[in-house]
Amino acid sequence: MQIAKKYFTEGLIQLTILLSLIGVRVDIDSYLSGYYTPLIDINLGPSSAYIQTPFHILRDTLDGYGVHPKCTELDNFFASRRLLDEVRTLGSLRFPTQLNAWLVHQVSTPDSADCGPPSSNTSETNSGLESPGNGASDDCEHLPDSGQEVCPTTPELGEGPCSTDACGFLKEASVCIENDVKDEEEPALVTQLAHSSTLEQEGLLDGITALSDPAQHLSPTIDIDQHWSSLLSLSVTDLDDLDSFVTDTDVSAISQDVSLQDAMVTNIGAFDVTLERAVSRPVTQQQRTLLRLDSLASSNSGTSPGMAALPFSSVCNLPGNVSSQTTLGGCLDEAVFDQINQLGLESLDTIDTQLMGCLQNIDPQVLEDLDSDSGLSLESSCEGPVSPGSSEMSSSSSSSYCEDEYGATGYSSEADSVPSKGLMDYTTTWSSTHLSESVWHDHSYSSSGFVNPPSVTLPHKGIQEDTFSDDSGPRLEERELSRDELRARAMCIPFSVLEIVNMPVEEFLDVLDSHGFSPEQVALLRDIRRRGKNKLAAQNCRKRKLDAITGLQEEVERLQVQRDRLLREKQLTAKTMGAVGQQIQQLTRDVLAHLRDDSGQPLNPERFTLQCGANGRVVVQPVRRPAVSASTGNKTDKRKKEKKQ
DNA sequence: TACTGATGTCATCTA
DNA sequence: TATAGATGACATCAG
Repeated sequence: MQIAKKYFTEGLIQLTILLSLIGVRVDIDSYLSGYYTPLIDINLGPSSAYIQTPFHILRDTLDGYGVHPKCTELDNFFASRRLLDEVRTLGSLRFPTQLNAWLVHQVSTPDSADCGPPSSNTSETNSGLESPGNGASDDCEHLPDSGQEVCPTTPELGEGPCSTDACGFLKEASVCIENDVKDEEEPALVTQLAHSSTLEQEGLLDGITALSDPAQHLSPTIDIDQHWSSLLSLSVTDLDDLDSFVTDTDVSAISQDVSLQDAMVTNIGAFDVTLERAVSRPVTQQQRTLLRLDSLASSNSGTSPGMAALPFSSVCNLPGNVSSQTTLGGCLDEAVFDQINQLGLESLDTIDTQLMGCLQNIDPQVLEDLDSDSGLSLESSCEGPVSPGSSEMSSSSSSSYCEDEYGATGYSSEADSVPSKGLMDYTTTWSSTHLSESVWHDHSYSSSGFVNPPSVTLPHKGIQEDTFSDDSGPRLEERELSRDELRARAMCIPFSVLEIVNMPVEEFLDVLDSHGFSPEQVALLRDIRRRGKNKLAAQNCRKRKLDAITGLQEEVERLQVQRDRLLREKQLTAKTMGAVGQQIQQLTRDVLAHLRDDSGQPLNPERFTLQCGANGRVVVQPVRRPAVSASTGNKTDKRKKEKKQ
């Protein structure tokens, strides 16, 4: 609706222009005045923040009312105002003058435009050189807001003009009064245009106009529209410069905010920059793993730029990276990124075989340490050879699991498509698939064990230390097996704890139904599954709790810093307020010292004070005595007594 | 030997 | 109703 009104207004104005060209005078002020809500309701006087602009002066003029300086419709208003002024100019005698002024400005504008993006200061200087009166008119227009606050000669104060407040605005007020007096001699339309120009200048170039030059206050006779158009053109160029500046700044900021993983996928150049910064930083022990990742990825990207977008599994065994990848951490780090790449960039059946081979060469003990963050993930290793208590099926399933998972043959697609058709096939299908999906691809905190494997401390539980170490004897293995593992062995359950926990519920129920387990075995399988899932959940929960605590601690520190800063600002403000208060008192004493009472005696500052009213009028008032409050207190006491009675 | 941190387990609630 | 996840509470163990 608003847009429709806008277009209707524009169309109406254009029609008015056409009518004016053929000699028909059309007044659309009534329409505009009805379209834009008057400012009277929000004009709260000199004390209002809205009064910082001279809109209130225009309120009583022909078309000055209607728009608040902070109103979002201001642009529409000015667009309409410009068109309206043109319409008026068509039918007024000022048309040639205004046209000449515009042409003068048109000559000066290309100069500034040719010099590249002109700064606002330069533009202001040019305009001032062309017509010194422009700046004067600008300031003159700026000052009337103070001018309204200036009261005429106060009877109590005797002679001379005074400003609304007793402190140092007297000079500006006096200048403004002079300008106002001169402005009264100008045609009313010029005054309106001057105010209109002021409004737009304040909106566009607030703070640019220099107020310090007193000479500029004394030339109110120039054409304000000329200056307005100059400022408008300058503002456009300034805005262009600002846009270009902001664009450049944003680009640089974005390039700096590229995260590591985003850069790996999207931008090689930015990735290198990120890596360089990461490497250049002083690192802590916990960051070394990431730094190793960074160096690895950096070398990869440097060797083959296209590799940055490839899964890390395929980058793992590049010849140039042997030194870093032969270590366990390198392979494990690659496994992490390979996991990430699989999640987002490739399907499960494209797991790189080189990474699998790399993982096969890992010492099982070390791999166990890697998984030691989670008890279940510990048991996810190739446990077949070290589970003597399990059945042959279990052993074969585990070994086949390792071979299938690390082998070069694809397995996931087959695993997804082939239903359970026997224990052997079952374990070789779902275990590999869901191990990678449920554990390796687990998005929960349990996967964090893969991120920092070298720094993981060995849990105290024996099962989590060296369950699958090759050098440990059968006695040690039995001793270090988990309770559930031992129970599963005792019950002849041909599944590992990890398999039981990580298999989907449908398959788990299928296993329970299709293998003819006894009720005790079924109960044990359910308990193992429940405990295993709850174990992971507990780990996640504790991790979240620690993260929450860490976050709260950081927030506390941040709030403490903010509190200190606010306290400092408060103290500084109190000092400033005290200084200003002392200045006001001193000025009050000075003013009162120059005033005389009826008997011709100076006013006693102890008995009189200066009060600034809401309308800007300064009056001398006697100092309120405590007796006044006492009287009011008596009144309240009387009222209380009356109420009691 | 008491304390502390890490971990596992159970009970309970919620989706 | 079954299941999974979250979480508090408790037990256990190692340092």
